[in-house]
Amino acid sequence: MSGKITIQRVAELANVSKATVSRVLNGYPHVRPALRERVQTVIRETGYQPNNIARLLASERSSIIGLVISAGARMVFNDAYFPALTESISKSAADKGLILALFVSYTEAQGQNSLSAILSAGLLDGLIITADNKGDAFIPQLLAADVPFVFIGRPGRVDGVTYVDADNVGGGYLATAYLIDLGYRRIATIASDQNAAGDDRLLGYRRALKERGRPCDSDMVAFGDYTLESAYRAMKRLIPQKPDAVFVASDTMSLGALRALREADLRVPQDIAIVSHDDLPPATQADPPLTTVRQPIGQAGHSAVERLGEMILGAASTPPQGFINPVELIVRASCGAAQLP
Amino acid sequence: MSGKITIQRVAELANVSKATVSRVLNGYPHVRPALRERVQTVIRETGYQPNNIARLLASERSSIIGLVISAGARMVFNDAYFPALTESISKSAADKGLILALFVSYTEAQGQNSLSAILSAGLLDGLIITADNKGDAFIPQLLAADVPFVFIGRPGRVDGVTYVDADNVGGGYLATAYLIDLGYRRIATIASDQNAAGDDRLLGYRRALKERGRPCDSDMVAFGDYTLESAYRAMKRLIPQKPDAVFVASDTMSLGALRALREADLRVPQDIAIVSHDDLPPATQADPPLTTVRQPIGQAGHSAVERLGEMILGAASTPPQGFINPVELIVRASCGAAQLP
DNA sequence: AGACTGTCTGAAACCGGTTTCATAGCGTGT
DNA sequence: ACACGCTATGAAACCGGTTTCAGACAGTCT
Repeated sequence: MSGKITIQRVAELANVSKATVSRVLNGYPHVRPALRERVQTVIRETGYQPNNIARLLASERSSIIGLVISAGARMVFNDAYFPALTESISKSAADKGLILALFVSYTEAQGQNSLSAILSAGLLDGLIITADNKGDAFIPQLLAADVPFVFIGRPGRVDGVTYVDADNVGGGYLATAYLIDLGYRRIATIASDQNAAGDDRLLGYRRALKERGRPCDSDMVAFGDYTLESAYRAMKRLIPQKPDAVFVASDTMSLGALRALREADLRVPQDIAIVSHDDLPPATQADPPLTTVRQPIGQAGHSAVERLGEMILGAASTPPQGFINPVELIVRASCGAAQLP
Repeated sequence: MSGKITIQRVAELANVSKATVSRVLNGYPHVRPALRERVQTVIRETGYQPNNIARLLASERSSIIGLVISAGARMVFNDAYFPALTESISKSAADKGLILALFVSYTEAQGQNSLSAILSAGLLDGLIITADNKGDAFIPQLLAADVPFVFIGRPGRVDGVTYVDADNVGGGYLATAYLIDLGYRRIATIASDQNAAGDDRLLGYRRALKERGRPCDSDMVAFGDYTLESAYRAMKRLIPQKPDAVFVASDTMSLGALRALREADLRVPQDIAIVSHDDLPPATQADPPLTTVRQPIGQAGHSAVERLGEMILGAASTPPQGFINPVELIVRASCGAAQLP
């Protein structure tokens, strides 16, 4: 009963043509106010709702955007990053009247498959791509298919790609500089070489040390893969170097570092300070709560949707470009800020 | 270039009508093998992909299902439950060739709005609904709209609703009975009255105590709202009652309980045992790792998609029904299992 | 042989919108 | 008064499939 009213029916009731109803519906000009009013009344009274399918078949636009998450199961499950990002994108999409379709894949091959399916379906207006590894294997395919897309994170090849990223170099720098300024002398890091973000944070760490004339000893760098366990092992390797502070490249990894330190009977922050990165729920849930670099995930999602929206509308209007969101240091208990002279 | 091949073009190349191509595409009978073969060859060679939009306009089916998450921001952000569920649903949907659209809303009013929009768009074949509160305000609207849907969790009104839930009563029972059997005498609980799952887990706790002839003192029950902070406060209220064990109704809340116990200089499990519920990442990340009731979230997502698929196809074939997934106890360090006689 | 089935196949209608195009109507400048 | 331009409107084409319907053809029954 409810779905039975079509544009044809509305047109008849308002004594106009389908074309006019369509114009009113889409807010196009060239409709006399009186007519417009009459049509709107009929729409209101009948509770007419246009059929989106028909609409998008005709207009060749679906108002659906896809979010492609391609990451190891480790990441998606155990890190709060993707959920937070997904949520913010979903919210921004809803605000813009876009429907968000979700595609999660765990392997690159799987991702390629589903991407092909997605593209060929021709259902989506555009895509937001996130990947935890450096593999931006999708990009050539996307460029070839001429689908609007925005990359979240820094892609390996940048030309022709619009992307949104956090200032990871700045994050690593901020954290490390802060530790130096607090007076720590032996500052280690648990980094990651799993993705561009990890590389950048490490770069920031090194830059801060160098700028302030500190040695940048490779013994003080250990790598993890964003899991708690990997960071636990990394911390164990670092402890013999007797660091008095560590910059850990993600909150989840900080939990692992904390566990290793606890087992070694080292107190945080009295014996060793930690500055983390991300400011996701684990940062406040940890004991002690973590001083951490806040990555504006909500803003990343928002910008991504915003950019994509622009790309979908005015195809060639804005040239491909990278957008880097600034980060910010959130001071909590793990850094021993009290030790300041 | 790639999207240019239409059914019309394929028909011409194969020297048949659109109708025949359509029949081949959909595997309908009444096509001579020779013709079928010829059409398939053309399809293969041209790489033709049917346009889903047109297809679904004509067939009135979209292969898109919606996942509606209506929950306080607290929940969605800070608990791993929804991300895990979303992920499993996304995976199951992909396996069945369904596209998953995501709708997240934070307030009931917002949810109602977006639901109306979703339904009127007529884009979706069916819906999966999750809500953290008891408010199943959507249900009447959904039933009225005659849209196939599956509820995850236990809805307040059950008639006419297909739902998938975990055996929460069994979970509370299992945890509590286990603590009793380990020899603990004063078993408290941090429960939640925020949703049906919380009610059920509390019910299981009470049932276990009653069955084994233990008193069920209301001083030993404190309520939280699934956040760490609420559980921290709840635990503080419980400590004066001198419990020797606590059943905490979610992993995130267990983190809060742990924090309160640490501040009170009570060791886990030596001074007090904890059994948690959910077995999400925080359970293994906690210190000590938590003995917890594993809720099969992956299976819940899978069943939900499965049921919904059935409903979409054979409208009236299966009567509405509840599906309860069993739970399982995962023993880790927080329960002091070593104390067994 | 003629009537009757049953299996293939294509033409055309249809899904419900958007968009193009032709035309009617009106005001304006000369 | 006439040409001109501009706005408002409806008819019809179109998007790319699915589905209905009727007819062609082959095989079977009487």
